[in-house]
Amino acid sequence: MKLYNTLSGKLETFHSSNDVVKMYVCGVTPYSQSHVGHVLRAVVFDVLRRYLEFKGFLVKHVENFTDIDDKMIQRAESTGVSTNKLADDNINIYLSEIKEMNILPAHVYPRATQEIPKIIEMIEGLIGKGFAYCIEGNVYFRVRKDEDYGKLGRRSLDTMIAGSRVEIDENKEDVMDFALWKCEKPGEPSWDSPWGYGRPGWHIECSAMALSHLGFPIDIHGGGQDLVFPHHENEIAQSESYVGSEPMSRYWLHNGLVRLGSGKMSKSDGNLVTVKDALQNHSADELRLFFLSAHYRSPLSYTEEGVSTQTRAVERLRNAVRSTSPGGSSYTVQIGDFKKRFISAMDDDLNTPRALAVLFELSRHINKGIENGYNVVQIQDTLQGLCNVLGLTLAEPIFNREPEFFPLINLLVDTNAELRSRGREDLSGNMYEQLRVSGISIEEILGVGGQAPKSLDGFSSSDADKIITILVELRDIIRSEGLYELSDSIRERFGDLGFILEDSSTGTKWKRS
RNA sequence: GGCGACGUAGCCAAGUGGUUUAAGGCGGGGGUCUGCAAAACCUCUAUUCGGCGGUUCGAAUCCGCCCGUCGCCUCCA
Repeated sequence: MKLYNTLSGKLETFHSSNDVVKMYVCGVTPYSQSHVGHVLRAVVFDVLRRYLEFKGFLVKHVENFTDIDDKMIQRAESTGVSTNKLADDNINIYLSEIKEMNILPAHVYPRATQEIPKIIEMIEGLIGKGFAYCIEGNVYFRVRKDEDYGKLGRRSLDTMIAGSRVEIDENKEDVMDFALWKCEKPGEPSWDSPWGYGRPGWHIECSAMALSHLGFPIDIHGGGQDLVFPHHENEIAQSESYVGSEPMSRYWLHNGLVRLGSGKMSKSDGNLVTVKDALQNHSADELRLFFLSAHYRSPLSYTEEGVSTQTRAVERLRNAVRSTSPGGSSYTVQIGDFKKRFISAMDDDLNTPRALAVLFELSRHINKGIENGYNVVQIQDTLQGLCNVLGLTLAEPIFNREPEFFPLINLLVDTNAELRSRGREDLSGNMYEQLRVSGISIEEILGVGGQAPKSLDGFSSSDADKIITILVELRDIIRSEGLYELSDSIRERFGDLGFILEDSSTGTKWKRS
C-alpha cells in the first residue's frame, strides 16, 4: 500500500514498524460544535483505519482533545461556564456525532488537561537540552537550535519571517519561537509548574499525548492540511528534540480542506455548517459517500445539492445489496477481479473514487444477475463487505415515529372509507381482521367510542411496518381487481409519507425513501 | 512578497506518456419491462482534457509562458 507522506512529499510504500500500527490523529478543540470539515477528517482516518484492519494490520488509534487554549478560555468566560464543563459538553456532542456517522471510536481520547505532568516533564527536558528557555513564567521553544526546523512544511525560517505576519514579542529570542508554557493570567485556569502557575501552549499537548499513549516513533500522524504549519511542524521540533532521534512519526498524512462558498470551512471565521445541521438534512451514508467520491487530499466544496445527489447513489448500492436473490445457479462474475481492483485503488493512497467505481460496477452485475434469474448472493456479500471497509452501512433510514404514525393511520382510515363507499365492505372487513390478528387496534389508537386516544409510546417501528405491509397487501388486491385509480392514489399518499412502493410481477415491495 | 495545490462532459469526479479515440456517480435523451409509476437493465450524452507555444514517432498526462480558483506563511480538521 502506498500513502502520500507530507514529510517526503512523495508516495511511499507503507510498512508497519511492528505488530501494531500506531496512529495519532489530531482532534478538535472543543470550544464549540464541530463542523463538516472536522467530520470529513474523522471519516478519512476512519477509512484509513478500516482499510488497514482489512489488510490485516492491528491499529491503535489515538485522537486527542485540546481542551485548554485561548478559545476555550474566551468561550467559557463569555458563556459563564468552566472550561471543563465547556469541553465535556462539546466532547459529548462530538462523540455522539462520530457514532452517528458510523466512525469507529478511537481506542484512546486523551485530553490536554489530563496530561499536564507529561507536558511539564517534556518542557523540563527541552530546557535541560537547551531547546527551550524561560522568561518571566513563559517558556519558549528555541527554533534556531533545531537545525531541521521547517522540514514538514518545506520552508526555511528566513523565508517565513520575510513578509510574514508573526506577532512581535520582545520577550522572545526569535520571532519564530513558540510558547511551550504560558504564564498564568488572572482568572484563567492554571496548573503549578517549575516556572510558576500557567498552562501549556498549543502544540506541546499533542507531543506529550502521542508520546505517552503511543511511544516514539509512531507510524502515522494525521490531521487536516491546515495543521501542517505550524502545529505539526512544532510537534516534530519538540518531540524530536526531546527524544533526541527522528522521526517522530514515520508517515504524516493530511486531508484536504472543506470549502464553503469562496473560502475554507473554518470555525474561527464562522464560515461553517455544523455536523448537526448536516446530519439533519442528510444521512450518514450520504455524507460519507459525498466525502469519499473525491480523493482525500483534494479540497472539497460543500453544497447541500452536492450531498443530496448522493441520495440516489446510496440507494443504488443499498438496493443491490438488499434485493432478494433468486436461488439456483450462481451468476458468473469474477468476484476476485473486482476485489483486486478495489484493493489496488485503495492501495494507491486511498483512491476511494476509484474504489467506489468498482462497487457501482458490482451493483450493476448484481441487478443484471437478478434480472436473469441467477443466484447473486455471493456478489452481494462481496459488495456489502467492501462497503463495510469504507464504513458505508447501507442501512434503511430510521423510522421516525411522530411525523409518520398518524398520517399512516389516516391513510388507513381513508382507504377504508373509500372501500366502503364502493360497496367493498368485504375488503375493508378483511383489512380490519388482518390488523386485529397483528394485535393493532385502530379504535384504541384513535380513541373511538369515548376512550382517550392511546399514547403512541406503546407503538414501535415494527407496528408501523405491520400496518404498512397490510395496506400494501390490500392495495395489491385492489390492483388485481383493476381499481387503478384507488391503488394509484394510495401509492401517491405513501409517497408523501416518505415510502416508495415498487410494483412488479412478483408482488409489491415497499421501502422508506 | 514567499511556498504549495488545482483547472477533465450540464454538475461531482478518476485517469498523470501508447491496452484511455478519458472510469464511476448525479442529471438528461431514447429503448426494454410494467395497467401506470418506481426500481432495474440496454443505449446515447467530452473527437476532447483552462489558453498559447514546445519536447516526443506519440501528451489530458512532460517543459515554458499566460489566465483563473484555492490553501499555508496568524487561531484553524
